[in-house]
Amino acid sequence: MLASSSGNDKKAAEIVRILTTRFGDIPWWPGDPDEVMIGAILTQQTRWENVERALSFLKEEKLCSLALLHKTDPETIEVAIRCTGFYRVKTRRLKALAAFVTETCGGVEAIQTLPTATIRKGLLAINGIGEETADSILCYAFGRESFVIDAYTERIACCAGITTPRPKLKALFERVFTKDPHVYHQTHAHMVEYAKHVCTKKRCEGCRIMALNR
DNA sequence: GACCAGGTCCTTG
DNA sequence: CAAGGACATGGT
Repeated sequence: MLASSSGNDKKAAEIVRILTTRFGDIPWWPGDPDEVMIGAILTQQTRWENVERALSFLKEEKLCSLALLHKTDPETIEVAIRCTGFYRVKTRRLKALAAFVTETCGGVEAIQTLPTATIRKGLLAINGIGEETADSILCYAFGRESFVIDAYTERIACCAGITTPRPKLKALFERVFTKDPHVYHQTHAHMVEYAKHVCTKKRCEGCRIMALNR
């Protein structure tokens, strides 16, 4: 039990090393905290290109901030984000997030003074924000050391022979990371790139990531 | 036309 | 708890 856990740690560390060598530093999830938070909701089960279009519409309408969305009627938001699909539920979720940040926390500046665990708990209490969305916000909007586990991360881990269930994957990777937000940002970015361009099949058919040493 | 996309919640057995 | 369905548009 202890031995296999340590084996997974070594595999995880090796994945990070292999991907870093392969991709180096790549630009990933740009934008101010407001834009990242909005994008985190919009990207749920949705291609990023469609999210970018919706973000453009929101910017054109001068609505690309939670404080503004908080005061905007749902129908206006629905029109702007329609191209990301699930636009009714996503509008509801954006509204809930906007209320939490602006009212409960006192604004985007204020929420960033809170401890990571406090923010995470608050986000997860919002209907429509699960682990991935919460961690995306912590990692990419606020620069916190909170690793994002998504369908791609899970696939890569599977390809490497790590069968740890999703809830424990986060802790597993965070255990082997050096304490640096940059590592958290880039590792997730690398995994998405690798999954999109190399390990493209939903079912792991043996991309042999661990054989890609050097 | 079928199938999938950087999820999450709700309902059933 | 596992499995199945709903939410919806857009690209391949």
